[in-house]
Amino acid sequence: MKSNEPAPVAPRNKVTIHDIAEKLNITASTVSRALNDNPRISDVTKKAVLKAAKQLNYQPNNIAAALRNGKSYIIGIIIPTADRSFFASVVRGIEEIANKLNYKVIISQSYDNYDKEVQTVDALLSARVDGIIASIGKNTENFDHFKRPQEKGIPLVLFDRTTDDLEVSQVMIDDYLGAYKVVEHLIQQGCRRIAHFTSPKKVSIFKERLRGYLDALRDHEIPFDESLVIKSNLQLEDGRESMKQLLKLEQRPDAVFSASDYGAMGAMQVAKEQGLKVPQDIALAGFGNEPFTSFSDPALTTVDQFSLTMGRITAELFFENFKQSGDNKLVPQKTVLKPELIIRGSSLKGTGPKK
Amino acid sequence: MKSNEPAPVAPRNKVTIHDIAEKLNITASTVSRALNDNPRISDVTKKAVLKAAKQLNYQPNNIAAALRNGKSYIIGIIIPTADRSFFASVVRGIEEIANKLNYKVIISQSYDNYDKEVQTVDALLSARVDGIIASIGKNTENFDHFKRPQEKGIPLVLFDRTTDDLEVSQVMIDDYLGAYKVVEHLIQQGCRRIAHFTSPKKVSIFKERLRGYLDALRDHEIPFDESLVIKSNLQLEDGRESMKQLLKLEQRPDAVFSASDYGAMGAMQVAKEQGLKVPQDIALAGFGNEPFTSFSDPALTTVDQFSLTMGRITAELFFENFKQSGDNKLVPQKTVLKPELIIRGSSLKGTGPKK
DNA sequence: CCTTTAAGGGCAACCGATTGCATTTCTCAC
DNA sequence: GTGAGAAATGCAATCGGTTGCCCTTAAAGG
Repeated sequence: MKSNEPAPVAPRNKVTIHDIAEKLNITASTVSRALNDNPRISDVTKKAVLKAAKQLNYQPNNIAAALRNGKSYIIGIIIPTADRSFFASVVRGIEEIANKLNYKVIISQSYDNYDKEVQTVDALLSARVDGIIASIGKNTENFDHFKRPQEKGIPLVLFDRTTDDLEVSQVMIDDYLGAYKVVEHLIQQGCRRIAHFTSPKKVSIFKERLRGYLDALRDHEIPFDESLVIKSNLQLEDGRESMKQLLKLEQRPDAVFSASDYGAMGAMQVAKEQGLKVPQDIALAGFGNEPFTSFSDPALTTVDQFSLTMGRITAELFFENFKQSGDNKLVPQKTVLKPELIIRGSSLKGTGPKK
Repeated sequence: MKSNEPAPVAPRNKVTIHDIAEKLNITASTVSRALNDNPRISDVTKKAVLKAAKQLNYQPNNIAAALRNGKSYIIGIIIPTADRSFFASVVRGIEEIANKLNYKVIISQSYDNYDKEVQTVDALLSARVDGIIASIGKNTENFDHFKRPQEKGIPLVLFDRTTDDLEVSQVMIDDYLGAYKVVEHLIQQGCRRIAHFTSPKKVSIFKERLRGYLDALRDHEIPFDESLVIKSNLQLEDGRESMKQLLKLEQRPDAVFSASDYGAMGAMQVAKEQGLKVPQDIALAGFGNEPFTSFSDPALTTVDQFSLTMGRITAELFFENFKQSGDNKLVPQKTVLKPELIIRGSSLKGTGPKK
């Protein structure tokens, strides 16, 4: 039946404020104001508009509003990868705050790839986000692409993997302190030859962790042995290689502090494969408190970074700057969170005092 | 010096095609066409426009284009959480394909929360995404909110956690087959009392895994014992609890197949704590091939879901439907991928034939 | 009864890019 | 020299809301 209809064009759901206006015999401006709860519109009209909107199944076109307002109510997040509990949690924290303020969030991943990171910045900019929150990729050494948002008046805030080469607000944890605590703990457990896995990259977090390691050794009058510091990409496989390298040394280390949990996990695998007992023969500690660190046997001592909190704080800082933006040139703020040492089986020899 | 400048208004970088047009003494339409490489524009003009655009640091306003075209070139992804290697990888696969086609991707997380999921759908819709790719939250039992995109002509494709209550294309893996293979493998290893951790939720993936478990038992003439099937939320802690429950049984199981890797990991912890040897005393297997499954000791037997591939295929399916959308009502397609059994130490007793 | 004023809306420009339909300019052929 | 046609642009409407400013109406004040 009715096989000759005027073409079943997809019901292009084109309900606009004009349709509502027409239905009520008023103008679009009134509808717009009514929907935005503008005091110039009477309650009667507002109710009528709301009702009609519901009836027609009206869906506001934010793109039009964004065009007119110059605001999209979207903020872009750039992270190396979402596939890391740390970053995922930070995003969650940011989202929490942003949603409260009616902002949506676009997540994009740079995969620690410099080119992709540059592209991503441009992509977000061209998507007209209202601001960007980012954590810099491992391989990034030139930060010019992060200057572009600011040139355009798009606020930028960095977290965790930051740089001082840019004049932006940043939120990070005290990597130095975290590392210092780990090493001090290992020393208290009786370790004297403590190895360290670090990264060759120009990322401040790794430099800080190395610095914490060095200072802790120094403060406890333990001589520094360069052969115990191994640079790698800090992934599982790198940890394995690094550990193998360490075990070839004449004087084996009695502990390893890896600047990443993955590296520590690789070290644990190799240690066990070689018949070494953890922590008796060799104590291990990582950094980051990735969930899997509690799954291993023994569970891994590590440093918690309060990722959720970091996300929240980053977002709050962002929105603070955000309001300001325009008149007073906001002074970039640097927020540093205190990390927490999580002591688990991989470093607990039970000899030293459990501090 | 120069302390009395005309107010250092933020350089509102308002370069539009009109500015370019003015500079070159042509019109905006010509500039637009030149930028879009329209054949009606001469090469000379095109080059001039490109040059001027660069000089002025022109940045196209996609919002304006989106408004005009009715396309945002953004597709929304809804996942329960990005903090799971599986979902993160799928997203990566989707992104890969989408970026090739010049689409950007918005990720939003439902956190397995029904209300948040509903909100998210609306948020994406009002952000005017061109399409939605989603994986349904665990607690979702009503799917009406997923009908809205379709009503508006916004294509929707589901992956992994799907439902047949909706007429949409979906991509999933053969959970039944994966589970069947796992259980068959355990049987071949000599296990006879095989427990199963499943979820009480109405999510098809868990039902399918259960079905695979049951059928494998039946096909190998192993009697089904209801007390060996334990329902929980399948997280680490749940796995621990479930395992404790199992160990209280008069007839302990000699194997556990958990529908999630987390559950299996919890079981392993408890087993080891109770002095049981894995896999000698009890074999274990999970599902999902989360990265941490290779970190445990022994490493966990599990099922790989080809998440990256799933993402790519989902995106391809999406864009296929996408083109069609409008005229011919696209017939929803269902793509089922074959999973792969990953055999590791937690189930290898070395007795049965390594098939 | 006339004026003032506030309330409630309407008008129309605007945001920036896109595009169907002219219009202008050349080139070529007759 | 003139008309046909192609080539290269210009004009103006459009996408859907938003907003400054103007207009109408009616209650309030004198």
